Amino acid sequence: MNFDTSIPIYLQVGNDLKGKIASGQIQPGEKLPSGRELAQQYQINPNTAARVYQVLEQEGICETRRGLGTYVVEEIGMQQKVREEMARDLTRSFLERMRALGLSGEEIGKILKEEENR
Amino acid sequence: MNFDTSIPIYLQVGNDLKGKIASGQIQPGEKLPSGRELAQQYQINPNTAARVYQVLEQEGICETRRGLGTYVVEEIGMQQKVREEMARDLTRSFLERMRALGLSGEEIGKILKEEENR
Amino acid sequence: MNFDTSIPIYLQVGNDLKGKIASGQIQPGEKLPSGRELAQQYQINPNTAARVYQVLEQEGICETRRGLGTYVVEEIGMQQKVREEMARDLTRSFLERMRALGLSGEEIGKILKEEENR
Amino acid sequence: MNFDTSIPIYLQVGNDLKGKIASGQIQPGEKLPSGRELAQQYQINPNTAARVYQVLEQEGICETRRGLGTYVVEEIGMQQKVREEMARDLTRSFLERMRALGLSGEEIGKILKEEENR
DNA sequence: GTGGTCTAGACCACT
DNA sequence: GTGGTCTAGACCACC
Repeated sequence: MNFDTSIPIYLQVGNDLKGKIASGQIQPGEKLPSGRELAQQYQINPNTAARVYQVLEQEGICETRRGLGTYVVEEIGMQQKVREEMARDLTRSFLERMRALGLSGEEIGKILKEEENR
Repeated sequence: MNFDTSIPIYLQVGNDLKGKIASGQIQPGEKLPSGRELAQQYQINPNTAARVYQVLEQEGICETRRGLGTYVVEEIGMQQKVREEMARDLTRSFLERMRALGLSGEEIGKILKEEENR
Repeated sequence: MNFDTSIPIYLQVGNDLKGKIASGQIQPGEKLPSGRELAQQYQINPNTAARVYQVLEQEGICETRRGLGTYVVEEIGMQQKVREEMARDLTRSFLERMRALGLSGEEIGKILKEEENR
Repeated sequence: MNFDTSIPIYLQVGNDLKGKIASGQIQPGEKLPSGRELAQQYQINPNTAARVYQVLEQEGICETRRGLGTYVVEEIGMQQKVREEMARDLTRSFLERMRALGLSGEEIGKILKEEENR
């Protein structure tokens, strides 16, 4: 994984995990890698890995059981919620960048449809 | 500017310049900073800066005049062409990421309209 | 300050600060010591001090302004809210220990009144 | 057991034993663990363990019989006396901390009743 | 100067 | 083995 220098690593890794949960690659109730494993996988410090899970836990996406590990919560609709949240973030950033190019809403819609049908 | 480790810096800087041209911040015919100036502005190596202009020249966006510097070309429609190219790149990457989340074309369109009207 | 080994230091320091806020020793809007100062005052590591403020911020008690410092929020009723929360915590722990001694609610009330009038 | 750094360990262990006597977990006339056993149970130094019994003996709570061990005294009302003493200590410390928060006697009584009925 | 992030490595409690 | 806490020290961005 390549990290953007301007965003904290723990957020980037967290977003990566959220993407996997949102897309169903990681299922509700599933056990996430241990802090040390996560640290190895992403080549980060164990403390940073722990912080990743702290954030996800705070967002109600996963829960951690001492001595056992960290698990994706099984709450109904959680996956859908995460997916929508990420989709809106992506969309907002997309619109912002398109408008910075000087494109109107109509133009954006037009290009989007053309590219969709490729 | 924050560089993404996974993409060559000269491409990232080139894209930044293209964005400024596409949005009109830099006008056709305008003189671009010298290689050394560019290197300072973006805190990059002068060799990398030179490569940035090589790429833009190859794409027909700017031209270097011996002893004078590098200028944005004045060809009619160039600005429009750059803008559209960047817009399509952004859109493709946007669609790719939205689909990776498991969203259909309809859902993407729906969210886009909602966020546009905010 | 003497730390109880069984409770995280960052919670104990946080509680100490909350007590000072609840009792009015620290006023709303007031600037709290910088992380490094707090670390010196309580003889703890700067990272632990930072964590203290992270917790208080999460609880909506203080807010941190980058490059400026950490401040107690000025929201109306915040002080009262913190005071009541701490009071209830103290009371619950008191009742628990009194009952562990085998005392009934009546006995507790009786002793309390006697001690109050000393 | 978790020790508070600010209070001598022999007092903390002594209080723990007194609590067990007051609540009836340890009965009058019962044999207390030997000094060495106590040291192991609480993970303290045998000298400290001996000092614990010195204090309890001085307070008239237990008595040591040469070659036999240490026993809780069987005096009538002793248990009741210890219980009341501990209860008063707890209450005094409780009142002190509640008042430090700026609470009046009435407010303390009100919160106490509310928490009792939970 | 401030807070924010990251690394490194230690120790503990829980299972 | 797991996560939770703490220390130590580094570098960065903001003011």
